[in-house]
Amino acid sequence: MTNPPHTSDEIREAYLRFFQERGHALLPGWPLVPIGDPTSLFTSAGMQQFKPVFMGEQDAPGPRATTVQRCFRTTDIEEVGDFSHCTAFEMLGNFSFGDYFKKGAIEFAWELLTAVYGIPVERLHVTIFLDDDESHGHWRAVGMPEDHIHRRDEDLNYWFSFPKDTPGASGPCGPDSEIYFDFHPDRGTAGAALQVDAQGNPTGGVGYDDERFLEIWNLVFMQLYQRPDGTRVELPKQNIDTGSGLERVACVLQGKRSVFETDIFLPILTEAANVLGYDYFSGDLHSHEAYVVRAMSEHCRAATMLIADGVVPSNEGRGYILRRVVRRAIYLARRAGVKEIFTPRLADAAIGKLRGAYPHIAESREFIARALRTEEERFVRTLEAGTHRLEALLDRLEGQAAVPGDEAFLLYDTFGFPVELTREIAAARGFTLDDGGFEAAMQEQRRRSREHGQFLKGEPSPLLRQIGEEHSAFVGYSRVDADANVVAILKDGALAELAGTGERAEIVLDTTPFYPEGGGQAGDHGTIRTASGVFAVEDTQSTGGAIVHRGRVTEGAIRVAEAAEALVDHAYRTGSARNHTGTHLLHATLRRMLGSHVRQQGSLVTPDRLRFDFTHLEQVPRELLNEVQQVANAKVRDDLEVAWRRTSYRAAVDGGALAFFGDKYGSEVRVVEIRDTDGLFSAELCGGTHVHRTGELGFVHILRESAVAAGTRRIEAMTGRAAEAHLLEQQDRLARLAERLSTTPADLEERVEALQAEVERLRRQSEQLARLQAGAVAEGLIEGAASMGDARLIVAKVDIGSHDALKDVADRVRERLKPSLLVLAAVIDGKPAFLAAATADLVAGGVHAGTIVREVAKAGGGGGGGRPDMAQAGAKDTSLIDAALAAGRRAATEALERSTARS
RNA sequence: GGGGCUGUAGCUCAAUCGGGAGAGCGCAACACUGGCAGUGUUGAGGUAGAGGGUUCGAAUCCCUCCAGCUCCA
Repeated sequence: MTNPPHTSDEIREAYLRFFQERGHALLPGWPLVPIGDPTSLFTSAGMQQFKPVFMGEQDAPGPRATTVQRCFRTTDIEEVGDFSHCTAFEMLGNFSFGDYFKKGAIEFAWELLTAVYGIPVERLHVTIFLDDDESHGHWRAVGMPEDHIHRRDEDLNYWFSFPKDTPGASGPCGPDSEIYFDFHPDRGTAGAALQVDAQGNPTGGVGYDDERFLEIWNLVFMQLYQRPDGTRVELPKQNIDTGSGLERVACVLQGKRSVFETDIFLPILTEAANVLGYDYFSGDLHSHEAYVVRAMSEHCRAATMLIADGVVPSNEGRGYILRRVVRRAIYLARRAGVKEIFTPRLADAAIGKLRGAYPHIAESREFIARALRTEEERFVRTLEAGTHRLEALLDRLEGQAAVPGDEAFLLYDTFGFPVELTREIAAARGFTLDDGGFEAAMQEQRRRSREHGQFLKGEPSPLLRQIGEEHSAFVGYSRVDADANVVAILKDGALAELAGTGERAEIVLDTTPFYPEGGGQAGDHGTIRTASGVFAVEDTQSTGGAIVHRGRVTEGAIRVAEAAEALVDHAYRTGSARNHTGTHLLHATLRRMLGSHVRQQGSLVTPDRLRFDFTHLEQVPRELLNEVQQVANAKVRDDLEVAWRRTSYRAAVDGGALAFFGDKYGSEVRVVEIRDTDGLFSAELCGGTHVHRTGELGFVHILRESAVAAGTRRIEAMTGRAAEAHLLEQQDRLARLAERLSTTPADLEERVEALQAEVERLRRQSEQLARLQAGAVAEGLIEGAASMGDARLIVAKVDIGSHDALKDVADRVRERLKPSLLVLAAVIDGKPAFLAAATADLVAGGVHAGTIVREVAKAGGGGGGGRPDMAQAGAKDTSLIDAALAAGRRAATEALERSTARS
């Protein structure tokens, strides 16, 4: 026996070589974002890429395969920080597709563990499913002692490809066998047997004692198929799927107690300990600080891997999960006293270890650091703002016992403030937290979201199933017309024999050139003609194997089984094609100019315009956008060939083609490539229709760039005739504007600046005039002021131009005459305006300008109000001004009398 | 996909009921002190994110858009 592998790199290498030598094809792992599987957010197991094979939807890549697959799961995120749980990990796997089964899988595992890894037999235990005598026999045959083989129930040793508690669910399933490493063989085999409590729930033994027994390999035997009625039959092709966690194997082979002490985590852990200022290795490994160091390390490593695979922290979907992972690390670190930004540092440490096996991670180093820094800064701001808000809330609640649940929920829901932190800060000030209220608010939020949540598209219509699968052949890549037969007609969702003039219907043809909506491209428009009628196609959709043409019968009638001529609207198709190719050009150009982190997140292609969302952290400056447009148009002028071919998914991706993760791809994919003199300019997996040469685009014009979510930007653009029309319109508008301003388009900006300066000058001038006028008016009022007791009372209609000037008049009078009370009226902009004002001493004596002005407004047919020292009112009818002033005089006199009476 | 929140001086944020746009920090000038730190005085700085509506009157209420924050799915 050669030396057993020790480092994680050696273990990876040894595993893959072992299975390659035994006829397994070495296949590359998938990214953490699964391809062609919109139902799962992340690659969570080694078998992810083989799911369609195991489900019988796709051919196997060969009889045997082996992979190392990076995986991500959040099911145990709250546990991360202990000795074994991780969100991101590497899964070593060997797979058999109808080739070897239980015997082979067990023999391989045994040989690798004992002969290559050199693990002593007495430290290995296995579990098997209750009645799986077959596996038992194979384990005994290779040499596993009887008391090291344990039978366990479904909860541990049975695998389902479907949710097993859903009635009517069906799919492959089968028993599995798990292999465990025993940290304490000295404690004997008695402790390995199953232990249960009074209720019969397992409490110990292999499989239920994480402290002593570490699961290092799971062998899944896909043996049976469960029918919707619950009965199980033998699968015609029985498969093997195994998974062995690299981190755990490393832990065992390096003689460590936790995955964090292996070479995989050591550099990250050291860095995290530095950040925290905690001496990890001399300290207590069970301390809270040690826990935080481990959590920081794990989460930063997981985030590094996710970002490298195209996920960006955001407020929804995958990005949101990533955010939660990153924020958990930051939260724990901050609470433990960390003050600085640390996630980019830990990411760097993680990259150092990952770069060997995953060069693409090292390539994204800068982007990862930027994304993490941005997210950390954002979260720190969120924490600060939330703390501030919570302190204010606690001040308000002073004297009460508990923080209401809805207040805590508001902090959490709207301001992203962790509820544990709310609890902690509140407790420090003697408050408890109303958990029930918080939980109720949370439930309500969940309910609302689910209610409005939409289901994934692509459910085959039961009606279409009746007419059989696979009935529409798409021939639209090379042609826009085709001879076909009408296979089915649907009216109001029901099958029909005939659709008459004016009726809306959906038509299925056996062959069609109509492109169904997909990959962001809108479904084709056009006409379907038969001997007896004409059908106008207004939309084309793909549903469960059929291509459905939606529209209306415009002439005669369409019948099932008729021969038909299908003709796509040429202008519609070429418009879509131009914009789709334009999308690829922009995507490739953006990746060149902004960086390879740019990835398509979604797109919309119609004949008129294109819309394209992509991952990018900040707004794209106007100048850069212009450059992007220039580069894209240079490629248009070069009139490059747009080539497409069919190939296997793997060959395409290996050749550098970009896959759009959200889409579903079959075993065979279509690659659209654009080459320039430097080589491949753009390559994407794409089912859409394209032009043949970039020159057909004519011109690409970017309309705008905007934000759709944190970390996601959107570009809208046009090509061809639409772009030309848009630019012509702009040009006309400029010309019209120039004409109106008696200048040329070139001098427009200068002219507008001059105009703005002129407006500003006039504004200031008019203000000055208004001040002069106010001064004069005030002088007149002061001279004519009547006395009433100690105070002066002024009731007058004045000639003034603005509300501000009217206030100014009142201020000047109040300044000069104390005490005084004013009721003024003026006509401003053709409408009556009123004002009442009192000096401070009168206000102190009980005079309220607001109540006076209300009386004035009532008599003047309007409304008003204000503060005790100054109030305003307005109305619409100028003929009532005198009556209003009279009312004002009465109210003011009364107020003064009352005020003097009191004083 | 469904909610919630924010946008006011260079920055951080106020303004009770719709009624005269503010504070602190920063900035500029000046003064005190031998110099610095500091203190004081004075001042500049605002299309209130943009647009529309309601109203006599909108930072404040309503709608649309833009920029951003945040939770749920």
